[in-house]
Order: sequence, then C-alpha cells, then structure tokens
Amino acid sequence: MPPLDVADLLRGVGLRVTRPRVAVLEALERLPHADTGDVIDAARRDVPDVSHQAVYDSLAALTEAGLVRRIQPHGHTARYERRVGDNHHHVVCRTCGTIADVDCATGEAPCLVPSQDHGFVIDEAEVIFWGTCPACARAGSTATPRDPQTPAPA
Amino acid sequence: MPPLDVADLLRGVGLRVTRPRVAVLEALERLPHADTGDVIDAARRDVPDVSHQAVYDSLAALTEAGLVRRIQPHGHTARYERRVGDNHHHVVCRTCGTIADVDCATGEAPCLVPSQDHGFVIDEAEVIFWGTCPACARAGSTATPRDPQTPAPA
DNA sequence: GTCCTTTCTTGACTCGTTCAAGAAAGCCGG
DNA sequence: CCGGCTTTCTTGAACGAGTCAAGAAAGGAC
Repeated sequence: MPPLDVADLLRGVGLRVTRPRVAVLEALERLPHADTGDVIDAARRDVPDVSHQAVYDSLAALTEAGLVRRIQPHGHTARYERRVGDNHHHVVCRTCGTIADVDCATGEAPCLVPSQDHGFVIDEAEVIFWGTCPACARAGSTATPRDPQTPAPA
Repeated sequence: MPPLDVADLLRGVGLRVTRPRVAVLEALERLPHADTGDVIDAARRDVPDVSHQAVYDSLAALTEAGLVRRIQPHGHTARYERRVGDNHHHVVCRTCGTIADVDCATGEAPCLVPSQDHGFVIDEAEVIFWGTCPACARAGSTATPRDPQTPAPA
C-alpha cells in the first residue's frame, strides 16, 4: 500500500505530525470500527513501543480535529473509524459486537430532525441499528449475548 | 402519591416482588433518565441499606424484563427510564449530559429501516440527537464539555 | 541549530461495573 | 401457616477502560 499522505492530513487540521498519530491513522485505515485495544495493537505494528496513553491522546486529538469518529455502543468499548464527513450510520450485533456501516436511511444530512427540540441546539443525529449479524444468527443460541437489553422496537 | 401497583407489574413479567426492585421502579418513576448512582441514592430513600449490587441486579432484571430501558450515551454512565414500549428517542446535551425525551421523528415504529442490512436481523433503531441544552448554551463557553467529539452532522 | 511548545513515557490511580460465596427472602405446595 | 427449594441480596474483593500528573523527548518556527 502506498504511503498515505497522512502527514498532510494532520498538518491540514493543524496537528503536529508524530509517529503515534500516523500509526493510529494508518491502523484505522486497515481496521474500520477498531476498538481502543485493537488500535493500540495495530499502532504497535508500526511503532512497537507506543504507550497506550499516546494512543488515547492521539485518538482524542484526531477525534477533536474531525479526522476520525468515535462510536460507542452500549456495553462495548469505544470504537473509531476513519469514515467521517459523509452521512452514514451503523448496525451493531447484540451478540458479538460486530459493526457494519449503513448509508443514511433517509438521504442527505441532516437526515433526521427531532419532532421537539426542548430548546436544545442540535448538531448531530446519531442512529444505531441493533440486531443480530448473520454469523451469530447462524450460531443460534449457543453464543453468549453481551448486551441482554430487551429488544425495544423504537 | 398512591402506591403504584409496582408489585403487579413485577409479577406480570414473572419477577419476584422484592423491596429493592420495588424501590428501584419507584425511584425511576420519580427520576426519569436517572443514572446508576442516582438510582442507588433514590432507592435508599425507601430501603436505606440496599447494596449497590442489589440495585445493579434489579436494574438488569427490570431491563431484561422490559420494564425499564437503558440509555448510555458516550462518555456518560448508564441511565435508565421507565418509559418503554412507546416510540421515543433522546436529545443529549454534550456539555452537561442532560437528557430529554423526543417523540419519534417519523411516526410509528419501526421509525427507521436501514438502507442496507448486511444480512443483520434488525430489531431496534436507536436515535440520539446530540446538541447543547438551553442552560449550557446560555452559560456559553464557561462550562467544560465532557464530550469534545467534533460535531459531525449525520 | 536553537528554543519554545506540544506530545509522549511511565506509572499510579479512579470509578463504574462485575464476580463470588454465603445468608436471607420470596413463593409454591401441602 | 409452615417447610423447602430457588432466587435474590449482602459483603467484599476484583476488573478494566479510561484518566491524571510529572518529567523527558520530539516537532517545527525562526
């Protein structure tokens, strides 16, 4: 894979170019929806001795700069993805936690507008579809659900 | 307030009627969107010596039985509400974590259907609107945001 | 190359949540 | 109304993702 101009991306948003940040961005390029542990492991492929703290800091900086997006479904640790700026949502498997992308359900952003806003200034509508992935559906009840929340159609 | 027939509710879903469970349900009646700590405190108003563990167990049992619903926005501890079965969503303040109810944006359940399902069997579409509540908007930038995630219109 | 600022390393720590073992309470049948 | 079985609660320890803090190292502007 050609070296992504990740450095330019970083400079473009006013962040210093450091090895941990580059490694984190490239890790997310390879692993969409990686959780924090995955990111740490993957970043260490490029920078074997990065501290977990550096990864946390990098993820926070990248998230704040808008280069990555954080997703954190109930009962799962934080996950991150590089796909930002477009308008998409997620399907999450209740059993194994697998995440898949779903294009916006209704068309363009803002795809949803609340029926009442209670005076809030709304800047984002986050949509998570919950269900069972094909693999877990096939495995049936042999798998142990991680999030036993009762399915409440909403 | 007349004693709610919380006991019947519990029996109705096949759960034993215990003092902690009753106290938790009544606490959630008083405090919509209470977090775990609030529930523990509120339950102790009725049952001063309930263990936190009993509250966790009760919340888990009630959630599984469908009597309460768990909400857990990024960066905040789990919250619970009694309003279940109807079709509503939430607005969450990025600054102070306040939650308000919003009736379903599009009408009836299922209010959203994903444009692609990747073979998942979908049972719920969860919608969270992120923004700033009136109080925090007024307070301006003096408050410390708890979730600095960049607003990514989706 | 120098210097200032930001970022990384190291290591301890917090706090929500879970686990485990035994005691207590709910509930069913008689 | 009581025995007995099962579920639930108490107690106390443990877990783990994430955070905090102080000093060392690296980025980048001049």
